[in-house]
Amino acid sequence: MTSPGHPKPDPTTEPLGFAAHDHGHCVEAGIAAAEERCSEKGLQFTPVRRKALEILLQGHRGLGAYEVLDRLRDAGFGSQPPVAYRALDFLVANGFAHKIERLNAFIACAHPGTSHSPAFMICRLCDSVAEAHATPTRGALGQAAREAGFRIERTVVEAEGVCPACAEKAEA
Amino acid sequence: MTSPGHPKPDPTTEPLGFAAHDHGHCVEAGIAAAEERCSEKGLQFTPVRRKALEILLQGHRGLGAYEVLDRLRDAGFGSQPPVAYRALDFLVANGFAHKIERLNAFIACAHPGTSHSPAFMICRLCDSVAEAHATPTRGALGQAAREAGFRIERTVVEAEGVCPACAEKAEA
DNA sequence: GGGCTCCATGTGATTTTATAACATCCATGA
DNA sequence: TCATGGATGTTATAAAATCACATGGAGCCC
Repeated sequence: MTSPGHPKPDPTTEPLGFAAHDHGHCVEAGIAAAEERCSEKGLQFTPVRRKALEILLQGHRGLGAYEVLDRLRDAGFGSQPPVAYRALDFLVANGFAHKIERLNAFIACAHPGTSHSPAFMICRLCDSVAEAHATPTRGALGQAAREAGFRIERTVVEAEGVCPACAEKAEA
Repeated sequence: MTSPGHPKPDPTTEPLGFAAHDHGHCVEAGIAAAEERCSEKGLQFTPVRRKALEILLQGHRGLGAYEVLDRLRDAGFGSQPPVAYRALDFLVANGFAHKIERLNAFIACAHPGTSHSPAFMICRLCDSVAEAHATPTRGALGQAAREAGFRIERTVVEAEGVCPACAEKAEA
């Protein structure tokens, strides 16, 4: 439920992450979306994988593989790195999560179900992360790729800077 | 010297890396540019730093810090990781090299002397890397940042795919 | 020159991130 | 029944990055 008085943002463009929102809802919604998509595509949404996604959705920021591993162990799963990496690989491969290269961290996808090129805004002060859409084939990179004859398959687009909340604190 | 018969590309837009070019020249030019810039800005272009840049310029692809370290050791410098990381940090901080997050690798800057946001095209088949210019404030990311009130300080833009040479080989 | 500071370098040790290699378990189906 | 493939678990190791501390030289002030 969106609290009254807030304009309802367009969920396909709003960069989740810097705005207050119903967190319990986004966990549920994320899990539900993954569940549906897995059954559609014949993928096994197993307990470790589900738990890993839940952990990412709860965290709502970039989580290191070893942080995820700790929480998986707490939940009774295996305690060795491959446990976390395999679950995360599955989530990333199927679009339920993304890896943030700049942070060596993982984050739940904010727009699950839609095929997209993610772009991230990373606050260097509070470590919050917002996901937006990139349009790799447009813009300077796309043009350079066309001119060079380079076929783009995947893009990493990450902006580091200061989020609105931290900027406000800083200037106070 | 550009060999005759080649059209002279515009050095500010041409994505170096996928085209044949005078390699000896680009090493010399890179070193010379760094030298000049360092003396302008009062930076110490020390032997390790120079050698590290030379190694990157020679490699002309993403080189891991430990590859650079090996070659620094061969050249008579220290053999512990900080030796390489410190030299690379210096080069990156001053715009003589970039880090490619996706590869955990470093590459000499193809457009030294000009302040810019680099964008990379990374061939997943032959590991070659070309550098182009990104225009982070334009495009979808810039728009999302403005809407969210996010202040961008630095961007990571990396495209993974297939370079022209490998695409040609593959379809043969 | 003596002493001071700053910066760069060197080294040993450790932390963080990621993968390799192999065993076990279980659902599916010939 | 018993192969098969996918998922999970464990041990071990590799790869990437940083910490902490010692040394050494260039410049400067006295």
